[in-house]
Amino acid sequence: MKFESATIKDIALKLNLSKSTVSRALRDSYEISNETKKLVLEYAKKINYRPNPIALSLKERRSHTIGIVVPEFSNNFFSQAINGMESIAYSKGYNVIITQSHESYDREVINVEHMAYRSVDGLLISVSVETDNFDHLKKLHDRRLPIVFFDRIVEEIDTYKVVCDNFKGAYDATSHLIKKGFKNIAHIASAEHLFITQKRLEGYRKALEDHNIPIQPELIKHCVHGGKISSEVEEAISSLLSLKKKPDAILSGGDRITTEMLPFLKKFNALKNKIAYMGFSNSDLTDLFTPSLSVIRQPAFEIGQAAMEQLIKIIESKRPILDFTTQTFESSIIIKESTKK
Amino acid sequence: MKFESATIKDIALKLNLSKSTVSRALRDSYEISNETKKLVLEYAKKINYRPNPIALSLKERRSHTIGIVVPEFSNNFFSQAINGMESIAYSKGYNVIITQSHESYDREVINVEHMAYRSVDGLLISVSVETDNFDHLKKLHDRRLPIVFFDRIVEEIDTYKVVCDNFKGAYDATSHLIKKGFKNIAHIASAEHLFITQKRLEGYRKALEDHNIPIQPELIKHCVHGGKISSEVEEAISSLLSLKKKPDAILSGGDRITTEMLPFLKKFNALKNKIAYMGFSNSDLTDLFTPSLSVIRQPAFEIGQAAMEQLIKIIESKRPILDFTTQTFESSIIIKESTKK
DNA sequence: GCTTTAAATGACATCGATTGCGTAAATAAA
DNA sequence: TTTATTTACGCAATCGATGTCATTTAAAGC
Repeated sequence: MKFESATIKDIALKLNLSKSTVSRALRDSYEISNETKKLVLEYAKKINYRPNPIALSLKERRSHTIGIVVPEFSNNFFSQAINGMESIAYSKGYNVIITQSHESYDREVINVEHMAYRSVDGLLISVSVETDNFDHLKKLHDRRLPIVFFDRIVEEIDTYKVVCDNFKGAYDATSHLIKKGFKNIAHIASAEHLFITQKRLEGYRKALEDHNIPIQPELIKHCVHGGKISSEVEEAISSLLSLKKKPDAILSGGDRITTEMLPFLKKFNALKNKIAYMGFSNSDLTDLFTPSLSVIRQPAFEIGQAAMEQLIKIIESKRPILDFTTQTFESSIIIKESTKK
Repeated sequence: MKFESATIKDIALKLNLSKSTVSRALRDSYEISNETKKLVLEYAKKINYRPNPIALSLKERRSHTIGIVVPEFSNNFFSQAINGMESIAYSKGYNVIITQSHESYDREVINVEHMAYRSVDGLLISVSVETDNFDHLKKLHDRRLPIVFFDRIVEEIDTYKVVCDNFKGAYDATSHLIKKGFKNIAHIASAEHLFITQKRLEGYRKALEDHNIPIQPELIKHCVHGGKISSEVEEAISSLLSLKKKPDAILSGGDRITTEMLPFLKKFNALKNKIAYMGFSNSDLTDLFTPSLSVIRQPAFEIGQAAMEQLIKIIESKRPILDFTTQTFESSIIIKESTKK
């Protein structure tokens, strides 16, 4: 079952012209007489001629298409970021194609290569939680495929990056908890090797330090799959709750972890209401929970927009860009009931 | 800024062979001597040669890539369906590219055409809420681009379709409400022209009829944007609540409407706890709401899998398929607190 | 030693579109 | 009328890979 479509050759044959003439007529070249142009244009319209973008990509070595790779659509941060990216891309005449890595390194490599070799003009990516080897991206970067990182950025590749101030987000959230009077604040973080995990962890630590609260390593848990596997979150929580000195508040280090931990904490608190919690989350439903959830919210849409703008800047730049910058957005702390004393 | 990559020509030049020989050596043709093969393979590996898929698409007129168009990623039904589609596609050696229509007809047309002309081998689509003209799809279907519809299907195009039993889902939900003792059951439905809206509405009506409850037209509201615009949901609800004879239960006809109506109803019920509600929803968070939400849940992942399987069947079929079928899945009613009497 | 035959490789067209260059015919200038 | 200049178009190469159809080479057969 194949999909057939009219070509320049069809027009040329029908009108007894050469392919070149038809091509030029369609592109309104000054070399072609008005009558010929009219003939060509009319017939092209009649048979609904559309230039074959595959052929154009092959010839021009660009596709006006931008590839986006995110871990998961179901994470609201990413779907919002994608919406921001699309809004800019469309306004500048680019199409986007989007894939999910499902937090899998292997899938990410396949998706990235598929896109690169399918001639995307550039790549926007937030790496999977499993990714701690960046050769697949370095290789493309070395070959000068324009790449912009957002959110889960890769430090060691020199290009534009767009992030949230993860340090500050975690710092502010932790400070909020401290000010509310919580003393034993636990942190369920994502995979250790991720740059944003480190930054958030730093923010958490620094807030404790600044308020003269000792850091207790047993209160820091990592979810190697970023919360994608429910059981790892359950384990983190149950091990926290089985400590002699239980935490009185929990800070979650990622969207997925936040939503995964809620049922466990809700169940626990239904029995003995004791633990406050908050986390990074861009869900639109956090107000509907009981208690309503205090969150660190990132301007995902704006981050997406900024990343796409930077990428198009690279793509359309005539000369190699040398002074890449990292754009940082502020997250906002939204206080609700889940962190009430 | 361009992305350069090794070609067959590079290998041929370096090894002093012709392009054809190199091509055949790479594809392990019997015509090529082992030494030559070894030489070519080694050098290809050394310079990290990868065949250019654009060139291949041009030549072979297929891309091993499947296009998916959904209204919105943030709707869990769709992100789950996409996951199902990906699982099948990857296992059969296809890649997928995904776009959102954002419930916009214009965007849908652009996305569909972009994909078709970029040589996707087939298309999986659930149409936008705005789409009531299907020419863009008919055109491609007539040109024999394999298309499979899922969820929001297009009746008038003859191909495989995969849906949920929307009639039964709404019928069962309404029956549940009736059995719980509710008498004035309102229905907030999506855009009227959508086939699934009609089916769900029919199910709602039939359940009332079968239980000898008169249908009150003022209890049926339509959201022309499918709940994408918060205000339309608010208006539907406030007009329901301002009726002399207020509804005692509300059935929502779509994921987006369900989540959008929750804050309004929650606020209302906080004042005077009176209205029960449930709706179609594939959200994973419905247990966290207070009251926990009774839902009609669709097997989105399985629907996605089935749709992808059908599509690949069309793509790989040697002869045109004439007897297209519509596959129907059962949804499940999950009863929680929001429909307690 | 000459012919047959198989093995190994190259030349070239193809997919669809663009583009530099060449050229015939028409027009203008000398 | 002759030469110069437009005008309007066609030829052919190109992009990367495949595949058909030669062609070369060498070994085998008589």
